[in-house]
Amino acid sequence: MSEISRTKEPRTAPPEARRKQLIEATITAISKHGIAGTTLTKVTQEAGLSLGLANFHFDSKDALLTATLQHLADEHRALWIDKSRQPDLSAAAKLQAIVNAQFHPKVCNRRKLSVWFAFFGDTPHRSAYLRTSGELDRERQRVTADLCARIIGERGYTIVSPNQVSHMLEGLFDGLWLNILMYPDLFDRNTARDQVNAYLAQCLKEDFL
Amino acid sequence: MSEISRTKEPRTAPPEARRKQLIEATITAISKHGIAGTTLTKVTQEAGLSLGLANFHFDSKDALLTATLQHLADEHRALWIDKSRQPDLSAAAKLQAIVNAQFHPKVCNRRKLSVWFAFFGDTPHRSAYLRTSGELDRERQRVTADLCARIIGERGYTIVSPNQVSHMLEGLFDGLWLNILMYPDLFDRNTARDQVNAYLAQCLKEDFL
DNA sequence: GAATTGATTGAATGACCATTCAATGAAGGC
DNA sequence: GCCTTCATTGAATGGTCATTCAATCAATTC
Repeated sequence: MSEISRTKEPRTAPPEARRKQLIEATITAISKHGIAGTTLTKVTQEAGLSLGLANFHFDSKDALLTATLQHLADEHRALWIDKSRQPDLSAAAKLQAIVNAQFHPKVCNRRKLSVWFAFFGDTPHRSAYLRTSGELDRERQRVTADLCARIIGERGYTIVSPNQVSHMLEGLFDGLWLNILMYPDLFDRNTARDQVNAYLAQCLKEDFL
Repeated sequence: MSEISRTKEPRTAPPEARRKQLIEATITAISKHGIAGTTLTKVTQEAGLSLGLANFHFDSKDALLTATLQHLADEHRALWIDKSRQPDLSAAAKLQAIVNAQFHPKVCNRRKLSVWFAFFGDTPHRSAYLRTSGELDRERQRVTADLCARIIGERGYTIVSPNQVSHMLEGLFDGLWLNILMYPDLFDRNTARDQVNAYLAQCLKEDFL
């Protein structure tokens, strides 16, 4: 995070710090070279550490990749889970929090999106993703469906079912992420967020803008 | 395609047939093992051919992968481009054709979606994708935006701009693809298509269902 | 200030893989 | 039936990489 001093980095650090350092370097390496091009040599070079450290702090390369994924998943979930549990917030505000989390700069930037899609796109790692984070996606979908149901219920208004809206949201979240990653000149996170909100306003007749 | 005889496959075949055979095997291999796990040995085994043939018919492994991508892109584009150019079809019918192409079983199945996302997810191959197929995505978006503009123009109705709708469509297409790939128990191509149509009906006040 | 503990290093090992190529085999022209 | 042409084969080559491990080094304890 912050530099202790200009020239004298301590040569040794607690395992937790090294683990985090290696995970950050892994994110950078994957975003630059893809998973296949991410060698332990590149990761440790990126981190400014020696090759052996990767295998010292993680059982295997695969364990490092899984830890990296878990780190991203935790970071993402932390952005909305708290608000979704506050009983005094409206359903609309909670839904809003989920949308905002999805396009929060901490999560929605090309460096990190690269990593998400690296895991989505590689069949063996996709299995690992489903094992560690699949339930998280299902959880988010259940929560959004539930929130939509409450909003629709309040109004008694029903063009679309809550379940349909939640499916559309999941699709929009991932698809807009992908387009932000691939076509940053055409898609950016702010307009993406606004468009999702506009869609919700259309569906739920709430003021999301 | 079809089996000439039960036991006697001819030992030799024209290069074009072999190329196609290898491309099909590559699609299967990528869907099973990911790009990184797709070795020429696995591809040629899958095709029932010998290792050397891969390098005989393609300059390099990378050339084979690029040809595979090109094959998928051509196949996809062919599903909608003809209809989009028929002057006697309505704008709504053309938009419909694009949506149908996106969720056509020939394209939208987990075997092929695996390959698309393999290219999307791997940074070095993503660059290759953008070079070979990036213009195709932009083209589809231009066409949908144009069609939306014509539909909106006819009605003079304007909740959302044509450009916004086309961005939403691109997002929905990719995101629903990803969810069909990852959560086939929750997402299938028919309901995905219907939901996109319902969204268009909402936006454009046309009868898309 | 020795001794102990735990972090760090990078050369060595073994596995895997793309690519090459010399040899083999089939098919059709003559 | 011989010969040319072209597809096919798979062993050999060279390179890359994850992982191991014996040696080194820093910090902490006593």
